[in-house]
Amino acid sequence: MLDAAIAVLGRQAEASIEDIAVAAGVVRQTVYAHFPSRKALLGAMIDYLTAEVASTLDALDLKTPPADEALRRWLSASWSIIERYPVLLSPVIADAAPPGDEYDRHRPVTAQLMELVRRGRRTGVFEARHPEAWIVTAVIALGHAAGQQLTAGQMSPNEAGAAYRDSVLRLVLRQPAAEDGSSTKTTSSGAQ
Amino acid sequence: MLDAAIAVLGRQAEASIEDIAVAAGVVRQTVYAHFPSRKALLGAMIDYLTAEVASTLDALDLKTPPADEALRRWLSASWSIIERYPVLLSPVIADAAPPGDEYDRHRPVTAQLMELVRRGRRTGVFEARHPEAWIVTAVIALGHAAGQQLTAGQMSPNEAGAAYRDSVLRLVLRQPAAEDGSSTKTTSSGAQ
DNA sequence: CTTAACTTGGACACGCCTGTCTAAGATAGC
DNA sequence: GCTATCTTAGACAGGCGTGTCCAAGTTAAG
Repeated sequence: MLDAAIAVLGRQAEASIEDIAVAAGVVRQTVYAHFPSRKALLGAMIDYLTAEVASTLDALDLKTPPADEALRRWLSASWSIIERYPVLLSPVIADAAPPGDEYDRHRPVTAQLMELVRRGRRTGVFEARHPEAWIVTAVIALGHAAGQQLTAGQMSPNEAGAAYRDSVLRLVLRQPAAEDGSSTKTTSSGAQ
Repeated sequence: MLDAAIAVLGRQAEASIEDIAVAAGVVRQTVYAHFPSRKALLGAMIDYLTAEVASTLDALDLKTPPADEALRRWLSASWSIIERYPVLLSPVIADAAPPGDEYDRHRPVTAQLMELVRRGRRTGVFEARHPEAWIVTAVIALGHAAGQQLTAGQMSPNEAGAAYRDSVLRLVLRQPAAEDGSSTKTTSSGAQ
């Protein structure tokens, strides 16, 4: 049922309870039997996703390796999360917490990323010409861009992931980073 | 009246006709006296913005200078446009053309940018490891990020603009680009 | 002053979504 | 077989936005 919400809202941010219900194979009233209101449903979904994402990211050990290596790990993990849960890029998530929270509502993601960025700057591995908040925002924005290219069918999952990772590294790392030629063949215009 | 729509929709993408009307200092029915429907209003607004943006960008001469210099000009111009018309970053614009148009609906902007990117790659000045569409999307995404930081009050206009420009250059240019220390004082965390 | 153009307030139909209620059906466990 | 639980169908109220109609008011121009 939450799965249905995650799937539907990933495609249609303004989906109604009805839409979610049919996707779950039940009828609207049944949804209300489990969640008293739309807000409650969204809240439960976000809690679920938060736990899921947090557990993935917590298993990463970002504090031991040098910041650039940690960033690479983080990028791999965050990209696979984005692939699995497109809804995370949807305004549904951001709209869930209107009060002036953090600059962004991807709390479980941004918290660790922020920490990592701070460390990378302290150790001189990351660029430090702009506010930390900017780096975090830019990384997320590139995640959005890649996810969008993916759902629009403009790029394959591998292409989008590679573009995302490379671009973030170019943006964040102090030195050119030797441009690791990852697993994907980057034919310069072979989109879908 | 269109100005009111531009202003209101820039802050509230899902604003109603009522909202736009009061912002324009009139009453809802008066809006309908000028535009037969919501779609017509949005259409007129988009046409107006398109013309405005196109005229700004056409006055730029992006084809004469080397691609990197042209990109810098384009960034300056596009940033001032973003500052002037935050609504351009709103989903209102993208939602206006659902049919499988271009990868994006910022047509007047993307067309020239795409052209520029192509040239930069041909002349070896720009990175070419990923599809052209990715570069365009990423640039727009960074524009969104900067605009969002701005409207969220996280960064000053100068900070956001500098971050936007620098980040795009880092992303697109083949060589480090000597990091021009532009007009803005980039104190590394002096937001607001 | 009188007319034409524009604006206003009131009212209403329609559609869509949310949230609630109730009676009837299905299902599993005791 | 009977009962507790879940699901379903139908219906309904209330809210909100869109779009339409119309009568009365305002304003500027002839």
